[in-house]
Amino acid sequence: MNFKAVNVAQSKSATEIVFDSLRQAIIMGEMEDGEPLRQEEIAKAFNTSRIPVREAIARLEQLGLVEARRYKGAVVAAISIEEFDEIFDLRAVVESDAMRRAVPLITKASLADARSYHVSFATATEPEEWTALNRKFHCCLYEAANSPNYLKVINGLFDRLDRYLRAQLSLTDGMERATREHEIILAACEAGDAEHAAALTYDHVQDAKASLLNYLKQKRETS
Amino acid sequence: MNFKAVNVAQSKSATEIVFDSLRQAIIMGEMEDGEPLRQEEIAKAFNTSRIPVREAIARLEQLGLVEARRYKGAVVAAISIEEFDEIFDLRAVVESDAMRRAVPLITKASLADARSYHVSFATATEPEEWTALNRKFHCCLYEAANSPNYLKVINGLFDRLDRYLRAQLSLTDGMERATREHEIILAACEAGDAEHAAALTYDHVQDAKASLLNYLKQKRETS
DNA sequence: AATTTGTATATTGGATCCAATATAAAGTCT
DNA sequence: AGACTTTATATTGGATCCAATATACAAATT
Repeated sequence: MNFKAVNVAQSKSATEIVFDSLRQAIIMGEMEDGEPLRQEEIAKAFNTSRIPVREAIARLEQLGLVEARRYKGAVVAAISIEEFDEIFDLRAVVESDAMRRAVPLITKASLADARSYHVSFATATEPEEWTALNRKFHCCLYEAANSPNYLKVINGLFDRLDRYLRAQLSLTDGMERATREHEIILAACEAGDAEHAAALTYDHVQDAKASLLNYLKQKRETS
Repeated sequence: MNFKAVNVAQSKSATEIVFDSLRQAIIMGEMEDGEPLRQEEIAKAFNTSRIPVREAIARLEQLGLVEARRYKGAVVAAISIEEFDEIFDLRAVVESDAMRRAVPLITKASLADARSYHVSFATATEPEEWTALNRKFHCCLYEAANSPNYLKVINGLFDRLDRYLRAQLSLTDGMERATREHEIILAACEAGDAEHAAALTYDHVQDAKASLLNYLKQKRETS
């Protein structure tokens, strides 16, 4: 026997493929707020039937990435200014506690990974990479806490915010400030100072909030 | 014209009906951990086809209430001891911040509602009501914060925990302790002391964690 | 020209069917 | 009796179809 057997249950379902792809498109800002998700069109694009598309949309709706209206289909969910404010506060609270839990457990390997992501973030020139690297930097630190439910909430909130953050980072000095703050956070992690790392994480998220809200207000004033 | 027009878009889809019903059955402990969700059986029970059932299951999976396995169907998700520990910590952090945000904004009407739920909780004799009243008590306080994303996380965590909390409350002095703690939390809210209410909320959730984990350990030792 | 009515087309919600995978039961071999 | 093989049945994943609702466009009326 000269082949490698593969567990068929590991193959991705059509639903999962469509879900992953739509989620990514939303996160990357490739789909606009309010843009409809036409089931038939998506089904054709993926060469499948509408059933997996509907299941993918049901999942996206549960994540708050799309809003479905009975008989009218789903659209990419927009976020109000008030909601931004709230989501950042929630992020700050959950991420700082994730950090507090993680630091005592963090390994040299994770710190090395974080350092590597930090360097990549600092030198990245493609906006498409920024939010992915930002997420990788933060999450590889939090993962030391072995807290999947924290990570689920955190990643869910990143999913909601990424496309807006990327737009903002493109147009402000956000990258430089974030890089400096990441360096300080990482240093606190390396020093094993959980409380300091948690406080820095909280402040970092709140700085990002202030920056994004400022950007959105200016954007609104110029349009 | 002598009739009251109803917006057809307000009617519940089959998917939503099935989803609500399955979610409730899981929350209430009417379905056991590991119990399979048979699509055809559920479809027959609701007199619909499997399509809405599959969409409902996709949504439940996203909420962490069921786990689906490719080609093998979905089962009610169990929670490990480690995960309980984590979920309570996450609850404590998010709920205490929700409380901190809510107290400065809380209305007399909400306080009256909370007082009413508190009394109902204290006098309830049916286990089926306990967790529902507990949730109503807490959430009507948090709702003053106008923070739907906080509430979504909080309710999602309640959904995960309710069936275990109910079992525990039935067999321990948890109701008496919770009632006392609710009274103290409510008094802090009535006094407008946000920081104190937040700290009490955090401690209350951590007490509930200790109690549930203790119950589960004893339950495990006797089986 | 503006408004209303009628017709055509697009899209959603879900029923039914078929193929693929999993599980159970029956039959065969040791 | 236990292990293995074959057959039957259960269940899932998704394709196709049909009916209901929404939207767009054309025609008629004011």
